Amino acid sequence: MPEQPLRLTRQRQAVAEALENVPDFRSAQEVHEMLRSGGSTIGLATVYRTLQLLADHDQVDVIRSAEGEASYRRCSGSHHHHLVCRSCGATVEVEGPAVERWTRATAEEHGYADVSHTLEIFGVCRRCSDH
Amino acid sequence: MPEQPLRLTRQRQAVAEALENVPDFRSAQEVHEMLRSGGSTIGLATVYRTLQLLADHDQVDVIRSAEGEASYRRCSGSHHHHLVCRSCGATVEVEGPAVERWTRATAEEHGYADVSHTLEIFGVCRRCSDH
DNA sequence: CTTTGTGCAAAGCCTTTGCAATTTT
DNA sequence: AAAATTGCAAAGGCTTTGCACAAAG
Repeated sequence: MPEQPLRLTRQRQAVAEALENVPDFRSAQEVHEMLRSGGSTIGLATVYRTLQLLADHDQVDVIRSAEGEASYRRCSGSHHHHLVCRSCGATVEVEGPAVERWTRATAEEHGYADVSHTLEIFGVCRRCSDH
Repeated sequence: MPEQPLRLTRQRQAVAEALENVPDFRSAQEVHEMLRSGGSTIGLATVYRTLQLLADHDQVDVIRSAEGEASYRRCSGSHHHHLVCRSCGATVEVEGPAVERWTRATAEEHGYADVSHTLEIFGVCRRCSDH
């Protein structure tokens, strides 16, 4: 089945661009606020719909905070994980071939197929440790 | 400061017991339903409050589904991760000293202190693969 | 011109909270 | 009796949806 055409709209460009301009995770509501502050008249629902769309197409990473709020971040394309500062939110992308191998092997050992995984690392970054 | 006394009530016992009797994750609403089915008259709010309490005391593990719903599971105490079947939810606890070491090392390399992490592995279990 | 996308407001869900009644200690 | 806990219903917060209008191809 051919996938339906995706129209390039002002709003979609704006959302994608907003994420391009920040290094860390932003919630839908934050993205909305960023855009409105910048003069856009984009609706909150559109932001939600666009972010979801971007996530479906692997254009952004998604994480869920412990409070249940989803946050989005532009991603480099390759598979990686995030090291997030608990205090200020500063994020570093990290890769770990060893972890990839280990998760796959462990899953298959237990008879699980079609393996995927999520891994987030939390800590306090140097700047925040130093007060 | 001495921590305030926790009273052992019928409801709290019921919630803890409910989780003892299942091997995988259950949401607050599911636990509530389980208990009501069993004849309990426990309120939904109490289930939420108790589950939160158990989580605060590290008596249960918590995960957030991609949809944002929190689920709870009795935990063995030692640090471990979960291998979850995407199809039926069957869960296996797995341990991986290598991963523990890797996450800590990676975080510290980047100057992050007080490191913790979350790792969930997803796949399709044998039973589900075999239709 | 047809199809897809947008905005708004309403509706949905999961979760939390206020408060009077109840249960523990 | 004092203090903690419960139940219910109301309120909250994030996210999704219905629908008429606007925009894209």
